[in-house]
Amino acid sequence: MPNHKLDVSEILANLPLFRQLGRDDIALLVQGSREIRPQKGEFIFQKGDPSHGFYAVVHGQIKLAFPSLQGAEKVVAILGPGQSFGEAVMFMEKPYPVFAQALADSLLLHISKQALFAAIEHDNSFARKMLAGLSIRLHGLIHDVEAYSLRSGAQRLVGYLLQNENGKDGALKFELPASKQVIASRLNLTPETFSRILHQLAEAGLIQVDGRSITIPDVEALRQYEP
Amino acid sequence: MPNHKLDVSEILANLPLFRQLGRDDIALLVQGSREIRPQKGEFIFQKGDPSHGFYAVVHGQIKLAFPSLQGAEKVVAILGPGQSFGEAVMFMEKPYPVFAQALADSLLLHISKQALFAAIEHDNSFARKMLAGLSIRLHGLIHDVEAYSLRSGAQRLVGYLLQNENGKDGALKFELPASKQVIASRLNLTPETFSRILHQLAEAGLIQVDGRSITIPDVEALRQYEP
DNA sequence: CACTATTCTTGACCCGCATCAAGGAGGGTT
DNA sequence: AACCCTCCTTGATGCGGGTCAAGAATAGTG
Repeated sequence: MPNHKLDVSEILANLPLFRQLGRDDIALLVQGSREIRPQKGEFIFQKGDPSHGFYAVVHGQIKLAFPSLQGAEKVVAILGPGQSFGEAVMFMEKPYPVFAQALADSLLLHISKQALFAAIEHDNSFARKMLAGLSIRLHGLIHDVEAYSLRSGAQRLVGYLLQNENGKDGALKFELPASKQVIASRLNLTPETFSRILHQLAEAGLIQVDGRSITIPDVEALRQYEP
Repeated sequence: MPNHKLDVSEILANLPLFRQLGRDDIALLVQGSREIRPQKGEFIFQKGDPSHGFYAVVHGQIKLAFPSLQGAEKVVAILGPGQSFGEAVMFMEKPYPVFAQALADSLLLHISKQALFAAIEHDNSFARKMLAGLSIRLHGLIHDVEAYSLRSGAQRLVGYLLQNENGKDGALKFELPASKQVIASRLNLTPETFSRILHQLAEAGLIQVDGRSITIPDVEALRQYEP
């Protein structure tokens, strides 16, 4: 119920995608944006829904996935604060190829297609920024395709654990950002296989697992791993 | 050895990506373009090379793939006349995540990054066109990820055969656009498995195979197929 | 705190597809 | 025609990881 307009402007200005935009452009976007507060488990949109804009995560956590037949699903992405989704679909006539669901109570901003197109029209360096953003996403998908096609489950998991490693050399400790089932699906594994691989890595002394907390005593050693 | 300038302008203007561009924008692009005539088997660029522009296929056939360890490779895309590649990499600082190789003697145009950026600067509706282009590509990759994760080999192959079907209902006959090994890799299958699945489908009366020629007597029946 | 619901683990089993290993079948070339 | 080369097919075998089923651990909830 409180007025959040002030927040919105600041939040938008700090999104990676919008960081270099001028005040007036931000103002345009604020006009076209609205808040969405999905509860845990709530769907933001379903596969097949039409797109009217895109979303930015302010806080909480969202997953993108496609449904498979018997209730199973394949997670494509797990998104946190500062990340956005749904941009690509905006530029086509097609409906969403995935669905979006909140993994926790969240706060999203929805920015309307019109507002964004106006911003692009107004600031042509912004178009380049958007192109770069989409390109990075495309690059990520290429990486996924590569991983799915020619890496084993264990290799994908190791790759995933290692991407939290930001250039550090020695030990590393962090929390998994979501439930193990969700991460398993993200890596195209069943929860069972995921669990077994974690166990193997732990037995090999490459990691320690305590609930969602992962400790990597020797990053380099884990990087060498490859059966 | 003849001067092809006239051709280039016409060719560029007829690429899907550039179709709505004005004469002066096309002229800009022509300035920044050069011809490349790779022979069959020749590499256009390697995985890890830096990008200085992007490529359009005038005639011939190009495959994009990533190398795997023991000489095997995974084909990501098979491109023919009118299609382009390498756009996304241009907008990032990263090197090519895949390599490109000619499947036949080909003619490509290479359009420099500068020329394209100038065109974007000059015509801001063109930026939207590029965004749409990248979005479609992204959509295609999402589709691939979906197929790899939750479809069987046979389902992927059926899906592939059916995408040559342009809304027709009855029978359909066409040629595979590349060697069976290349298509197998595109579908994330070994040539052996590919061959076996074709055989199964033929035995089930759903298709007829004669070399690279495929006949689908009943498109609808094949679409129903799903083990 | 008991009580239920998830989430996670572990074991037994199985199946799709890769791998390894020989052949066919064209298709140029000389 | 005989040769070779690449592409494709066919069979035998094995492994990665999925599936099914049952507990264990953890987290919510009244």
